[in-house]
Parts: sequence; structure tokens; C-alpha cells
Amino acid sequence: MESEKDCDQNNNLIIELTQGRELAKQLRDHLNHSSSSSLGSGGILVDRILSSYEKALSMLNFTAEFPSLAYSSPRSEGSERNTIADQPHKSVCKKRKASKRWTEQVRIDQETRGEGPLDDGYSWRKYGQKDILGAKFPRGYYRCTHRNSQGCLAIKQVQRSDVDPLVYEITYRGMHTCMLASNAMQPSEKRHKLCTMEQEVKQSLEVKSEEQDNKEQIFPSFTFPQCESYIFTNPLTESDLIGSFSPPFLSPATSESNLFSLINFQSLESDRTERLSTPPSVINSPIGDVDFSFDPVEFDPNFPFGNPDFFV
DNA sequence: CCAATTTGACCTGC
DNA sequence: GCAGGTCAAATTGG
Repeated sequence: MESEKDCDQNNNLIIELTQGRELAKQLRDHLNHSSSSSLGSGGILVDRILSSYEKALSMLNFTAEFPSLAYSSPRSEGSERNTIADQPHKSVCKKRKASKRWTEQVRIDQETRGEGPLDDGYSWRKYGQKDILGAKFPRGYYRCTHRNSQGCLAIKQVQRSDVDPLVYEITYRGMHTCMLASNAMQPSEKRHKLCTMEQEVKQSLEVKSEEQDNKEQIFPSFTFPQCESYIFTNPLTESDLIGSFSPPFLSPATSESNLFSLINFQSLESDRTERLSTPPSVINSPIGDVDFSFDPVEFDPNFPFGNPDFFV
């Protein structure tokens, strides 16, 4: 009874801490970069922050053993039809719910077309496309490229809005467990991905306007992009954003995704309720209730918690 | 040759 | 039975 709740909370904690650690690391790198000589007191602070995160994570690692990471979805997600589902390891947390999903709407325009909504810094592999009843455009199904190599179960669906063809509704499901590996991706590699994505966007858009060659804008540094590119569909409060908004898949370290505004967290259960209506009361307690059950795979030995080398 | 995409078939829940 | 989601063989591209 309680253990389930505990599991969720542990998951949330892990997510938050991991995210925090990554951000701190980015900050450190940033400092490193800008003042090549020495980090100064800022650097020291950042190091301390980092080590605090490390400690906290390792503590959690001890007590929680990532129980809820036991995979549970009835079938899907696991793709291997009869393998995963039959495994006996849904020990501690029997995740009854399917994985959480959250949607995001992104508008593509001339400015952002280069990377579009399809680049969130992770590499995705398309595994399907489907015509959806009542929708003008087919829905694309993507899973993390590292699904096999790292067991990352993150998936996303990309649906182009039929109301505004420039808007894409992206539904994410599952958490990236390959986050760090993804961050480590070489810039060139990423650029390559971006190109692929760009092609894709163009294809689906079929908008062949002149090539607005602002490609050097692909890596937009630290300022917020034209915010018109993002469409908030949910009246999240500030505290919601601060509190719960931080799925690790968002804004990976190199945040090339200049764009990212998180929109709609929702569980599968609530999925049937209208999207645009005021969100349920959950919103008030982001961590406790928004409950990001990240089903993702096993965190396993592979996941380099507490392995400092990994972050160098 | 390998990895990614395409696409029809298949599976599952409603 | 239908619609959405996924698989996997075939195809394409680097």
C-alpha cells in the first residue's frame, strides 16, 4: 500500500536529483568554459552542489533500489512480446498504471524550423506511423534510439495539428534512461541528427518555402528563443513549472533544444479528460501527485549513478 | 554493410 | 469490429 506511494516518491526524487545533478554539471561546465583560468568560489560551490546530489542519489540508490523500475506495462512498450512481460521481477512496486505521458505542443516557424519540435536533444528512431481517425495528418511513433543498447524505453508520438499545421503535438511516454549517454553525444553527431530531423519536418510540412538559411542558429546558446514557438496548453503555475517540470529528457545538457516548454503532464488515466480544461488538483503538489512513474527499464548496473568518471 | 525509415500486418483494449 | 499502437520485413541512404 504505502510501498507503492513510496516507490513513486522515490522515482520522483531520483528524477529530480538526477536532473539537478545534470544541471549543476552543466553549470560547472559553463563556468569552466567561460573562465578558463579558474572556477573561483562559484566553481567550488558547484562542486559541492554536485557532491550533494551524488550523495543523495547514492543514498536513494541504497534504500530504494529503484524498485518501481520493474517494468510493467501490459504489453506494448516492451515490444518483445513474450519476453519482458513474463519476467518475474515486478517485485516491489507493481506498477499498475501504464507509464505517464505528457504532451507538448510546439509550433514550427521559420526560425525554429531548423531543429523544430523534433529535436529535443535525444535521438529518436521512428518505428511506426498511423493514420488517426479524424486527424488530417498521420501520427508518427518514435522510440529512443538507445532502446536496445541501453534499454531506454522512452517513446514519443508526434502528431501534427490539423488546426494549425505548423503546430506539432508531441506526446512523450517513459523516461529516458539513456540521458547521459545522449548528452555525451558528439556535436557533429547531433548535427547529423538535426539534419535528419530537419528533412523530416520539411517532408511532413510540405512547406517548401525558400530555404531560410539561418542554420547557424541551430545552437542558440543560452537565451530563450522566440517564445511564440511554444504553446502552453495548460495553465501551469510557476511553482508547477519549477516543481515538477523537469523530466530528465527535457533539456539535456547541451540543450540544443532551444525550445522547450513543458506543457501537459498527464497520466493515462486522465487522458480521457479534456486536455485543455483546467487540470485536476494534482497540479498543486507536483512531486507527490504528478507522479512521473517512470517505468523505464532497469536502472541497472549500466546506469552510472555514482560513477564520477562518467561525467568527465 | 549498417542503421534508419517505411509500411502492411498484427496485436490489444474498448 | 474498430482504432490505436507496435512489429518486422523490405527498402533506402550514408
